[in-house]
Amino acid sequence: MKKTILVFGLLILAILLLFQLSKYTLTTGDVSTEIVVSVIALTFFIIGIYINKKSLHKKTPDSAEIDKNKIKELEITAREYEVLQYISAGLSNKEIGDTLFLSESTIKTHVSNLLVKLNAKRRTQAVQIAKSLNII
Amino acid sequence: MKKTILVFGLLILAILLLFQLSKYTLTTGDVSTEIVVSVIALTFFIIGIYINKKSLHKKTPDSAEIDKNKIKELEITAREYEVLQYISAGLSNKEIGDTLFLSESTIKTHVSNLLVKLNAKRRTQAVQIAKSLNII
DNA sequence: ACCGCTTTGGTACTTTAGTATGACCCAATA
DNA sequence: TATTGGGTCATACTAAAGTACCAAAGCGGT
Repeated sequence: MKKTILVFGLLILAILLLFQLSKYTLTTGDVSTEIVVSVIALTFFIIGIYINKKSLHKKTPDSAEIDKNKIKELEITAREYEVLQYISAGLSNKEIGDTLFLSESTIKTHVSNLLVKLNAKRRTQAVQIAKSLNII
Repeated sequence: MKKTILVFGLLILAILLLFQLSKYTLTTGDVSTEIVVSVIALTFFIIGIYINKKSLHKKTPDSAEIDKNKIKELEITAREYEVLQYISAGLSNKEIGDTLFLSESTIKTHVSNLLVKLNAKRRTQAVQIAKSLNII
């Protein structure tokens, strides 16, 4: 926020300076009109791009980040979340157990708990729900 | 593509016109310098925003579109693709059968074929692979 | 030391998922 | 007309997935 104010302050200053400069050079005839116009054009062109980029970055919610609050809200534990990630990667319970050095039984327990907490009937549905909640 | 060329053509024309206009008005002194500079600034400001918006839309690969060529390449039929979508939505074979008015057996056949074509061992993995291939 | 919670693991069971195979229908096509 | 490919469905089977219930170990907080 403070940064934004600083940038905009400097920007306004620069613009004012440019205005005065253009007025001066044009009346004295030190520099050709084309160059002055070009400089002004280029400056505002760049400002336009900059402003646009900033505003676009703020309003795009498509690349949503992981909602850690939601995870806590659903009371999903660290282990369960870990298992959830492997499920979404398409691993079987056995494979998840192997990668985490746990028995398949343990994974089944975690999965069962996850399904309840995510209100899902199947692991595929759990993945879908988790994605819609931005927790994965 | 043709549209782009037309737009840019008009743009260049407008810019040249603006240059000449600014030169004329400034030498004759009909209009004040501030207004001319403002018009130029505004014009390029808008152009900057426009260009930036266009280029951003093209280079964002996050909201990747569905690669229909890939689907054909993998020889996934229309029905199979339909089933694939329901799988990713988290439905069971029975549920998919009900929504498409087909028997569970038929869905199983489609799923089996999909797994082979997507080189997956499980439906969860199929979803993962399909997403990485941008076909879903 | 005790409590609450997570983590881990097991058994026994039911339910889905997935495989293999074969069959029939239908439309496009060689 | 015979062939090919997609779609449908069935049976019989194996393999995962998921449920229910239990139990022990670990661990931070009071």
